[in-house]
Amino acid sequence: MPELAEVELARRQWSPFHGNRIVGLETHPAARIYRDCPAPALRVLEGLSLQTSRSHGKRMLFTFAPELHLEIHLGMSGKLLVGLPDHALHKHDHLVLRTQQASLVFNDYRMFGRVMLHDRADPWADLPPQPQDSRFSLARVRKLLARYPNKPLKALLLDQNTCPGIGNWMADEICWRLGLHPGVPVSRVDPSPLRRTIRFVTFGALKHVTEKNAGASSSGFAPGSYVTQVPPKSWLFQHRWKKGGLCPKCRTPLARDTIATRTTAWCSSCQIFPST
DNA sequence: CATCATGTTATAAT
DNA sequence: CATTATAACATGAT
Repeated sequence: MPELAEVELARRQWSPFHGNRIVGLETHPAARIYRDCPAPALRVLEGLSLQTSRSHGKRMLFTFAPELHLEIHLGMSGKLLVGLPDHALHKHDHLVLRTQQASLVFNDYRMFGRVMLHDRADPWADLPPQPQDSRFSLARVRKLLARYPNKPLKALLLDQNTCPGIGNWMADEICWRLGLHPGVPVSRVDPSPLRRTIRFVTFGALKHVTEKNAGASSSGFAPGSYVTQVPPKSWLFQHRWKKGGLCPKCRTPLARDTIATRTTAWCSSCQIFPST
């Protein structure tokens, strides 16, 4: 499921438990989730308290000490859940952090997700700027376009070293708002509207997807349940997966094909393929 | 039974 | 070496 806003929403599932001590920890050691970090290593978290957390793109970082962090990536199907203290493990619950008040659960049936331990002060120091960061500047966007001139626009948007946090639905939304076919080589893309649209969709996703939940999660926690708010009907998001979906601007039936290895929806009327 | 899924990455080709 | 393309990963829903 997760792109940057859904990842941020997942992180907030656990944030009510900042300050809580980990009194027990259970893993499913054979899971592919542990390909970067053997499951027994996570035992160092036992007895420590979850202090803070943050997200960057599709990554989440949970800090237990100034130089000890747990990083989680949700992959395609990962979820963070909050269960009761005695929560019984479900089939694809691969990691459970027990606190006195709740069980913090990482569940992922496809196991494209992963966990990592970091023992440095800032393991994320070298990550590229997120679209919502002021360092995601026009100069930076220009540089990226010049560096990968033949990449299809959609492939550039999906590249996590370029646009961290953007995934399949956000990439389609951005191409649609730009009026550009997702397959256009980026050398033909104007950097200024590109940056503006990436940021519009990013801030919009964060607003629509996480805003409603912010109030709900501050009241405590409701095991296993939270409201996911979604962008309005005026966004392509609401139409792109529906069979017979129409462009919300011009009502043309949406086209669908695989571009940059992913299923892509676009409007053949609004989105052009400029020749230069 | 075949197809597809809001992701990443190792490997190949240029 | 740098850029770009593709197959593979694992499970469940339709």
